Amino acid sequence: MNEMPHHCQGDSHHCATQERLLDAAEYLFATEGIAETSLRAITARADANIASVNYHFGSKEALFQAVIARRLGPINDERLRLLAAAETEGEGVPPALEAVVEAFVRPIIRLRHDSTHGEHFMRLMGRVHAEPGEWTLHALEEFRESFQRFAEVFARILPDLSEEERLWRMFFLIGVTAHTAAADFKLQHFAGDRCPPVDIETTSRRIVAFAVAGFRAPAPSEDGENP
Amino acid sequence: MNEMPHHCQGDSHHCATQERLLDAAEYLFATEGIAETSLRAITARADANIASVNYHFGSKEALFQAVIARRLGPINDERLRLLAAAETEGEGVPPALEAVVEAFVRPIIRLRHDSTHGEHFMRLMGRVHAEPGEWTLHALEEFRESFQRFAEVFARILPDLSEEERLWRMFFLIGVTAHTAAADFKLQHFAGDRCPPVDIETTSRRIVAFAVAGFRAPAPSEDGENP
DNA sequence: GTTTAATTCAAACATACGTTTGAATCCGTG
DNA sequence: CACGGATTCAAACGTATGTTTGAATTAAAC
Repeated sequence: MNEMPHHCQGDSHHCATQERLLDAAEYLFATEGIAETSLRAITARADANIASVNYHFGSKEALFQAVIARRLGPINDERLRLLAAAETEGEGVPPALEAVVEAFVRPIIRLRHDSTHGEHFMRLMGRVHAEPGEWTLHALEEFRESFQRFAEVFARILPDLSEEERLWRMFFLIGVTAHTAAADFKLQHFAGDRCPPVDIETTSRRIVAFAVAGFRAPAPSEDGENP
Repeated sequence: MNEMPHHCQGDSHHCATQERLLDAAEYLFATEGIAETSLRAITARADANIASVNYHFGSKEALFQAVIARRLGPINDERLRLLAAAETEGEGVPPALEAVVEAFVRPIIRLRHDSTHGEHFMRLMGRVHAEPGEWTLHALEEFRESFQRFAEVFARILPDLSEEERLWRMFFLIGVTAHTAAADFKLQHFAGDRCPPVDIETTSRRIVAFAVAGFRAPAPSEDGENP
């Protein structure tokens, strides 16, 4: 619908303003919600003019896609890098399930360490996975190819599982990861003071342990059990 | 801020209009999003006047809370009923882990069978778990007590796990369930045609198998492994 | 049949939204 | 310094939102 904004788009030039807008949007989208966040709140937080979003990105949706694309690309790259590393570990033999699951989980969980704003993006990604709507589906397009790659490797590691079962368990892994990324603060809320805050390394290991065991579970029987 | 609407609230009288509003809101909140759904869209779908929401419920938030409360109560009741049944199965001995996990998963998954609109509520609940904001936190308040009950039972079944680890794995179970409820259509999107649609019984059994194995996983070690 | 309360309705309320505009300002280049 | 493109800015645009109002309509009680 919209022609390109007045200047180039899709490049990697980062005006300071563009990056401040991305950071502010990332934070607000994650903590307040996507639809709940107004361009005025974003530009106020970024110390920018209300018109700057449409000037630099073209629209609110384009800004949202830029927020996702800025970090999802590197995350998928590192996922595939860790996956390749796990595959070449033992020559010929399939990689360890633990290593593959960890290759999937660690890059997004690790964000909290590397970047000041990584924590916010993590929560945003969890939200994107749980929301419907064309925005979020389009934002996850890049994630599809890495999903395919992981699916191939899981197929080699777990050949006894039906393909359907394997895909569902990958979906469950995504669910655990996304839910943890998006809503781990709610565990505090439910558990009260019995669950102290923990670092990311511990959380990552917990997810991996849980999911690896889930992958190794015997396939559920096909027959019902109700009386 | 607001005084009560002109007539009683909190009662269980169901004018036909009230129920049509709840159904329409449930469907639209689930499929379009909560903030994304306008009162005009709701009232249009319910063949009601735009003012009817504020007349019958007082505000959009009150309508949202009513949508949740209408089904979350019965769901939690059935969860606790199934949990009690699993506990009294064997006299004295702790109940089977499978039965407890199933007591948690089945009531919400089963909604698709019982009610015409259950499927929409299921997706809405998945969303509620993943979103921040005071609306959703308040909506899950009733869920807290059943969480506590389940936590006690899990503590008896899995005494070797630290309490922290147990709570995290309960959180992972919630994550798998909520993510499946909210976004199982995305599996189709990622997996393409390789993952045909399945019935709820099968999905429920898959979640239980995955999560039960996750609960039984050995606790992850405390030391890091990076070079 | 009249009276009274409950409900519906069209219309307007004030506010907030994403977007656009056109002039002002910045800033590197000739 | 002067030029020109890039960027910022205050202001307004049109539309959509949640909510309120007061009259019209329905339904029940006397």
